[in-house]
Amino acid sequence: MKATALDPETLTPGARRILDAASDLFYRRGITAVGVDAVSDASGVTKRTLYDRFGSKDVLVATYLLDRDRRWRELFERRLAEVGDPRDRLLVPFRVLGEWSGGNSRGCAFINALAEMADDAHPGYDVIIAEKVWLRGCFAALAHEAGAEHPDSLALQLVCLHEGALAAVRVAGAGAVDAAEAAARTITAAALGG
Amino acid sequence: MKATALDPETLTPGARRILDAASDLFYRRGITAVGVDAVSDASGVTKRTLYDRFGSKDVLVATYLLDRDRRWRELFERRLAEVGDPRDRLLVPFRVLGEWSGGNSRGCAFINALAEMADDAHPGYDVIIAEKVWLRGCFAALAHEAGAEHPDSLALQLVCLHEGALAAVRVAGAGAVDAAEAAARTITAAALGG
DNA sequence: CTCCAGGTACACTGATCGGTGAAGTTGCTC
DNA sequence: GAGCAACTTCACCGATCAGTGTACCTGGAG
Repeated sequence: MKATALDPETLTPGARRILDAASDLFYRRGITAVGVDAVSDASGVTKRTLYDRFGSKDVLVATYLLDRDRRWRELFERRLAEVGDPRDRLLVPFRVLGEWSGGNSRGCAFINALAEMADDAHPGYDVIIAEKVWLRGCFAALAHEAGAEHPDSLALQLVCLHEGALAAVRVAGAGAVDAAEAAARTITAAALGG
Repeated sequence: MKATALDPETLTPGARRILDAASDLFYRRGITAVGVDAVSDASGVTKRTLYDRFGSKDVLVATYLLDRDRRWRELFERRLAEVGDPRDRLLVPFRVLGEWSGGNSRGCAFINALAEMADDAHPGYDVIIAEKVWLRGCFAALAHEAGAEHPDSLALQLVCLHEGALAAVRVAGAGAVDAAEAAARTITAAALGG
């Protein structure tokens, strides 16, 4: 029975504090660069408790990714519910992007984590793939709603823009998100006509 | 005097072998995850020589990034020289992308490296920033050549697509590069008219 | 009163980390 | 033949790595 991520919603109080500290450290300093001692120190919870709850650093990492995924999706669903126009709904992910990473972003946590994984045996790997598959499917569904002729094709183009905006903010500032949204507007207009 | 990257073109034979082995390992397995012992083992060159030539792991990392930057630019300049039409020249980076990472890519080496750096004091940081600034300026110059009204704006949009394509190939396959190129064609057409 | 889950305190393991010191070998050049 | 640059061999350093063992404390539920 291989190890998988814990359910972020049924965590013990101590485990929560560990996960919150780990989220901050892993994202800001990198996963491999942050040791379990640093996490336990920052959280104020013993390393023994960390291992009693999570079992291994890899599981803690996977849970960190799953928790972040959940939080992102929740924000996205909330913002999506506020928008009615099918064309504007296609652009919601880009608006959420600006809100999520207010200028001082360190890029996509999932892409960053993937960069540090040597192989797909890491319990966090499946979480990352699932997130990306979900996003792509999400764009495809919105493109279909909006009446696109080739929803999958448009979705993949928007995925590229989305990932690129997240990567580019690090080096080009918050303007990258606006540029990506403008580009998204252009290609959706071209795909949908008018 | 702070440490900086070595000139990849004036390396000792042993240093070259070290750098080649390090390039492969750093890109495939992540920088922090790969120790200097693994590099020296894979290169067949002693760890002592590694330190005699590079001085530190950080400098080796910076040189790895600089070398990769040089190789990418060289390929790009060569391909760019083969294309005459100003609009097609704007798309050359995307074609090179497909050629550079033939399907089995692990994303942008610079973005990946940036994800592992805790702060900007790392000698590789400046190399990464320089590469991204160069790419953006490159797109801006090509956009200007093509007669764009707002070359900087178009360039930033293309940068987003470019970075996004590189990130998306990992999870969406080689089709991501084609999608990004198609999107790039659309937004350049929109920016330049008809 | 007892049980038990959640947590603390702290010492400890073997492995690996980045990096060094010292002596020796090879081959080219002045 | 002296000098030197490139490189090897190997032992070694303190620090940190992920992970464990054991004993103890606390509060709520049966």
